[in-house]
Amino acid sequence: MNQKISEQEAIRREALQQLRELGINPYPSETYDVNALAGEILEKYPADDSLFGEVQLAGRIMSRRIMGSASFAELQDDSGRIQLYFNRDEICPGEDKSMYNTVFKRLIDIGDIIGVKGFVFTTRMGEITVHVKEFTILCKSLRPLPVVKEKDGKVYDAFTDPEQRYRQRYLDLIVNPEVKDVFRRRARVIQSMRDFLLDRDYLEVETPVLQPIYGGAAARPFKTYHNKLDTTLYLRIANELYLKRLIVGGYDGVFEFAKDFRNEGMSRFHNPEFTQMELYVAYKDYAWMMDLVEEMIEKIVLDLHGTTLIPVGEHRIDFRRPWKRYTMYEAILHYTGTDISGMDEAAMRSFADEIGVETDESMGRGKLIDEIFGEKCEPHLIQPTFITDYPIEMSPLAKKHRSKEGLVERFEAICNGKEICNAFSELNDPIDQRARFEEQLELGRRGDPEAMVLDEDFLRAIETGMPPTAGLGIGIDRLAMILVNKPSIQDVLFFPQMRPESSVTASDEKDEFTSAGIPEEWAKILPQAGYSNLKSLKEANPNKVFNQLCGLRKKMKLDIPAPKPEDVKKWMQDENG
RNA sequence: GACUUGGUAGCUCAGCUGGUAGAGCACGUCCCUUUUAAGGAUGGGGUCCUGGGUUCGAGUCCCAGCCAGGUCACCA
Repeated sequence: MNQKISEQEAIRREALQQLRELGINPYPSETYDVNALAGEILEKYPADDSLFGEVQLAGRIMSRRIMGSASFAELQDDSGRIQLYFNRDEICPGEDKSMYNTVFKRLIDIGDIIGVKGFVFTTRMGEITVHVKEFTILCKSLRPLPVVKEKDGKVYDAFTDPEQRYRQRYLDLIVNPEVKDVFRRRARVIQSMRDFLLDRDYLEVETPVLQPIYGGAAARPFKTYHNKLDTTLYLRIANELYLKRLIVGGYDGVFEFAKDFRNEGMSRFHNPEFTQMELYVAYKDYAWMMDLVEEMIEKIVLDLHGTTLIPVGEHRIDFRRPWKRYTMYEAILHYTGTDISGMDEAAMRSFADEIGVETDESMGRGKLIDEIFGEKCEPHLIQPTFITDYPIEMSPLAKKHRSKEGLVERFEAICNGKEICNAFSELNDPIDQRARFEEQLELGRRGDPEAMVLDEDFLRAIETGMPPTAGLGIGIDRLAMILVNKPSIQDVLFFPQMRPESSVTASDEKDEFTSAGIPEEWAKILPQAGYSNLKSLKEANPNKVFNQLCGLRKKMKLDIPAPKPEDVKKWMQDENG
C-alpha cells in the first residue's frame, strides 16, 4: 500500500523509525494500568491535595510547550485534559539524557498516546498538573491532528468543516470535546427511556432486520438478497408487525430500540438508517398511551437536565405535563380560522388552494387534511403538543375512531415543529385490517411507491386474535436532536451516511506507471510532477518530463541516480506499438 | 430533484478589475530552567476540488462535473 504523505507525516514516520532504533516499541502490547483520570484529579485535588501522590494515567498529547530542560504538555483521556510537567533531570536521573532530549522533545508529537507516572501538584500559575517521573509511549500517531486552542471560552482554529467532522468523526471527537458530550447525552436519553419501560415490566425484544415482506410504515425499503434461500429480503422500515405478533403471542408489553432503514432522500432530519423505539401494550388505548408518552418524556428530560424547561435553538421548550392536546381539526381551526371538519373533498380542495397549500388530483380527503396540517400547523407547534384523530386514509394500521366517522384513534406528539412520536389504538379487527391492506394494494397498483404490501402471515396472526393494544413509535434521533439542542440529525449520529469518498489513490497511479515499465522510484514521483495518469504523461514533452524529474530529485534530495533522457523517452513511447 | 453558498498548506482562513500563491496555528532547525490560545529567531510545506473553454497569461472569468453545507420539494 502506497499513499501520498505530506511532509509532516514523513517526519513522523522518521520519528517512528528512530524510536525503533532506540529500542522503543512505538506500539507496545502490554496492559497499561491507570489509577486516575484527568477529570477526577481536577475535580478532587483542590479539596484534598494529599490525594494523587502516585498517579498513573494514559491519554493523547494535545499540546506541548518546550522550554529547555522543562516542558509542559496536555494529556487528554476519556474524562478530559490535564497538564503534564516534564523535567529533564527527573525523566533522566542518570548521565543519559536521551529519554528527555531525544525521545520526549524530538520523537513525541501532538496526537501520540502515552502513559505517565508521577504526582499531582499545582504550578506557580495555579494550574493542577501532573509532575511526570516516567513516561511510556503507547502509540505513535502518524498523522497531524487539527490543533484547536481555547482561551476564556474563545476557541481558536476550531475544527469545523462538517464534511471532515462527519467523515472523520474520530478527529471530531478528539479535538471537539463537546461532541463527545453530545453522544454521552444521547446515550443517557436511551438509557432513561429503557429504565422507564423496564420499570413497568415491559419486555425488551429483538425482531428481524431482514424481512421477506417489509411493512409497518409507508416508506421505500432497501432490498437485498439471501444466497442460500435464493430469496429477496428487505431491510426493515419498521418492526411494528413483528411486535404485534408478540402481543398476539401473549406478552402484555414489548418494546424494541430498532434500527430502521428507509430508502429515501436525506436531509438534516433524515438519515437512511435511524433508530426508533416502538412499544406495544395490551389492553390499552391511544389515550392511555398519550399519558405514558408525557410521563416518559418528562422523566427523560428531568434525568438529563434536572428541569423540564430547556433551550432548543431559538426557543425554550417546556416538557412539563400536561401537554396541550388538539384534534387535527381543532389545530387547523386554530391556525387557519376555518373549521374544515364538515367539508367534503371538493370544498376542502378549494379551501387548500385558497390558503396557498399545493394540491394535486390524486389527493383524497385524508391527504388534503394532512397537507393543510403539515403546511399550516405543524411548523408552529413549538411546545410539545399532542395532535389526535387522524384521517383514516393515512393510517392503515390504526383502529377506526370509536365515535368520529372517517378518523382513526391516532396521535402524534409535535415538538419544535416536528413530529417526535406516532401512536395509535392498534387495529385488531382482522376483516377491517385486510380491507385496509387491500386499499394499500390498490394505491400500489396506481403507482404509489410507498404503499404497504399485504402481509398474509400478519393477517393470520391478527385473525388468531390480538387484544386491544396501544402502540407507539418514537424517533430516537429526532428526540435526541431536541434534547441535546442540535439542529441536524448528523450531529446526533456518530457516522451519518455520506457519499463515498472518491478514492483515486497514489497507489493506483503508481501501478499504472510501473506496469508501463517505469521504475518504481520514478513512478512514485510522477504524480508530483503533475502527471496523474499514463495518458497525461504520454502527451507531455519528454524533455520537459526529464527536466521535471531531475528537479524533483534535487528538491526532494532523493538518493537515486538521475534518469537518462533516453530512458524517459522510452517510458513515454507506446511500448505496445 | 430544484435553488443557493462553499471547496486554496495538516487545521482555520485571506487572496481586489485576471499578472511570480499568502497569514495564524501546526511542522523542521537554533536559542531559552515553571509555561497558559501565544517564548524568540529562522526555515520548509500547495494537483488553489476535477475536466474543458476564453486569454499572451486563470486560484480569480465562462461551461460541465464531483463533494459538502443551507433552503425548498419528496419523506415520518
